[in-house]
Amino acid sequence: MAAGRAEGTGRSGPTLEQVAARAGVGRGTASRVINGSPRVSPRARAAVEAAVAELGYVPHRAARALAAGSADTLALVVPEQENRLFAEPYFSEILRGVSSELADTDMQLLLTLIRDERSRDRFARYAAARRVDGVLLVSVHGDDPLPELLRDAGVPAVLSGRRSADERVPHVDSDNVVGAQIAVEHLLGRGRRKVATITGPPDMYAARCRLEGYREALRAATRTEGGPDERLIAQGDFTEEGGRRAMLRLLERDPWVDAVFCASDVMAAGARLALREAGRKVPEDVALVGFDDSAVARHMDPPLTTVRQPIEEMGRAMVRMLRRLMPGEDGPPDGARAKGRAKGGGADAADEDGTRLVLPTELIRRSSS
Amino acid sequence: MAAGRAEGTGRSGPTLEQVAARAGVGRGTASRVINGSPRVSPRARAAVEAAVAELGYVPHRAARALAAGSADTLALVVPEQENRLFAEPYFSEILRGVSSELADTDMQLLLTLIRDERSRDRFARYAAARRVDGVLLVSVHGDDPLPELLRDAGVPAVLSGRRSADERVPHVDSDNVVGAQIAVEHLLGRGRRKVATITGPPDMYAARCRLEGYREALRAATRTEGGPDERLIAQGDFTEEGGRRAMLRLLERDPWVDAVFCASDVMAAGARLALREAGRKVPEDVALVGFDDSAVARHMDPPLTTVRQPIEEMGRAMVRMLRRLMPGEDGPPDGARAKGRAKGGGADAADEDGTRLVLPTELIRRSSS
DNA sequence: ACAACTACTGGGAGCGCTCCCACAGTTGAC
DNA sequence: GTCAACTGTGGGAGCGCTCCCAGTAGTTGT
Repeated sequence: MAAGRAEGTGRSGPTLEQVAARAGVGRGTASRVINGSPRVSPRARAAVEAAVAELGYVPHRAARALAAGSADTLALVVPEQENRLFAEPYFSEILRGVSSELADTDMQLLLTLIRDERSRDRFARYAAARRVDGVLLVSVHGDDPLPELLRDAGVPAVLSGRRSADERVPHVDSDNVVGAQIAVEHLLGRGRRKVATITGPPDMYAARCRLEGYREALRAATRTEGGPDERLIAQGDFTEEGGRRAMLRLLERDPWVDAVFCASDVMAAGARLALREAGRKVPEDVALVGFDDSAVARHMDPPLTTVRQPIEEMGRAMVRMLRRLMPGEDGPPDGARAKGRAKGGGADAADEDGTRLVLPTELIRRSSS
Repeated sequence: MAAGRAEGTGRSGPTLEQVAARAGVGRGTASRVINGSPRVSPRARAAVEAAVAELGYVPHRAARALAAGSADTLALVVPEQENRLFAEPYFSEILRGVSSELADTDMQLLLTLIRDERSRDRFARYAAARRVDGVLLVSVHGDDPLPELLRDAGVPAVLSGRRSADERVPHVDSDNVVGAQIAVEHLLGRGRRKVATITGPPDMYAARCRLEGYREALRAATRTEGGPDERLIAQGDFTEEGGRRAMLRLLERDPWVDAVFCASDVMAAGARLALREAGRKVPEDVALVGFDDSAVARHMDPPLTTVRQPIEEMGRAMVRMLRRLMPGEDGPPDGARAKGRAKGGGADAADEDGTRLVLPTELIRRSSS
């Protein structure tokens, strides 16, 4: 009681040493219990566990990290450039997934917003100095050097989404192609004959995938050679205004359009505006389907049918993948090294080394179609 | 080059010791330079700075935290219960503010989602064990014991929003009363005569404030004794459906309602639905104003006039306040201890000890009013 | 019986830093 | 000339942990 320095940063909780003393064991044994090592006698384990409970012991992260040489920390890196993305549920949901997957792990989640080159380089240096054990990169642009910087530095990283079909960096993505496909099939199934699409910017891989899904669905349905009518494809830019203008163009090219698949909900909102201006009713005259299942979709009039990505699950999967990539943690049994075990062609398509994962998307039916 | 152990957690960056050696000074001096202590000769400072640059030295956080006894970390705590909130821009914007304010600081941001009692207690223990230097609490409910737990443990904490008028825990809030007031004044200024309101749940302080602002504005305008007509006040619950039903009730009570101030955008969206069902046009028959400036507001038809809170700035302010509350950091000059310096009654109302801050709100005019 | 294991255990070393004490070197007052 | 009061400086101690190496029992084999 008489020890403490006068003031300063209040004394922290009990130490491992104290726990060990109380349990009547050595520091080493206490440490082993805390870390779940199997080579501890049940007696010692029980004693330590009791002591931990009584003292309310919480391991000191910094000390642990310092001693173990690992940072015990994952970084979630978000480029801030487009705050549009930040506002969408996308980020929040990724975060929720990540956070919930981490809850059991008791690793820390370090959040980093990259707002310019300076902060990016700073982070790259920070990561290279092994101040984090792994990095989750959210919505990286095609020209962002960060993934490669991290790879060269040997820091494990996982992307949300791919930058191209043959993305080399480990990633978790959702199935944009199939998502678009089911959306268009849904429209066709409702008897629509002239299904148009408003695409995203072609330099974004996800946008290309959604276009491909659209084409695929039409090709399968029409069976006629030549595939879909190219005049029914209008390019947008994932903004509302872009969606509006694209819709106007479509109406101009072919007034008989009776359905539109938009590569994002926001563009669908824009398209809806254009349709209203043109006096077309949704869904009577023109059925509308979006992509993302964002807040906009639920609040549109009429509520928008859309394609949902399992974003939260993507966040979880990213963490799991990252942990598998981190040295030391060797995830589940880890059978599939040289085995090449026959993969069941399930819904989740992961390649052999579990470093590419594409999760299924889902159609949310509302009254716009 | 020949050093490193075969594998393992890759050697991390250069250490202070190496920097010191390279600069030809002692470890202590190097440390002093890194930490900006003034008691270093210019010569030594220059040498160390050069060495840092050459070696690309990045201080090891864990080591620093361990040695200094501080965690070098702030926790942002978010109750997950209502994932509605999580989806709103609110959280994202707070986060952006916090993050940008922290960018210079190089403290870590630790993100914690509280999903149940277990995780809350775990966090409380964690914080009590001084594993964080301070806590930012986002949207705490009135009955959440966390603020008090932290206070008793002596962990500095700052709330976003108050739980009551005499909130004792340091907080940053936005001016809900004045926000509501300007919204209603705006409606009155547009010539509306029967301005109704849809309130939030009365057990939420922010909802009560918005109602008070509504009353205040009407009282000032009507000048007639008795103040606003109580029949024009309908209670909602911050949900869309609640807003819709409240609007129906209002129309029933008084069909001549020509304006509605809704205590949230989402409820305004519900009200808009009800108005459409009732064949009322917005804004011709009924003008609508919301609160929050959420995504819903921008995408409503017509786009919703609403009250914006400076959420990002609130996040920044929370960090600043928290840092002032942390021992060791004594923020800016800190003049106002016993001085009682005359406060300019500016827009930002901070009390003497800088532990309560209420930021101004702003009306965003769109075509719904 | 003794060696050769295996199953646990205690505690030293050391992670990279900050804190702080001791010790120059310099100045100024007496 | 002495003594104090500085300003810089180096480096020991130690933060709370994990790693790992000896060590002690207990078990089996020959």
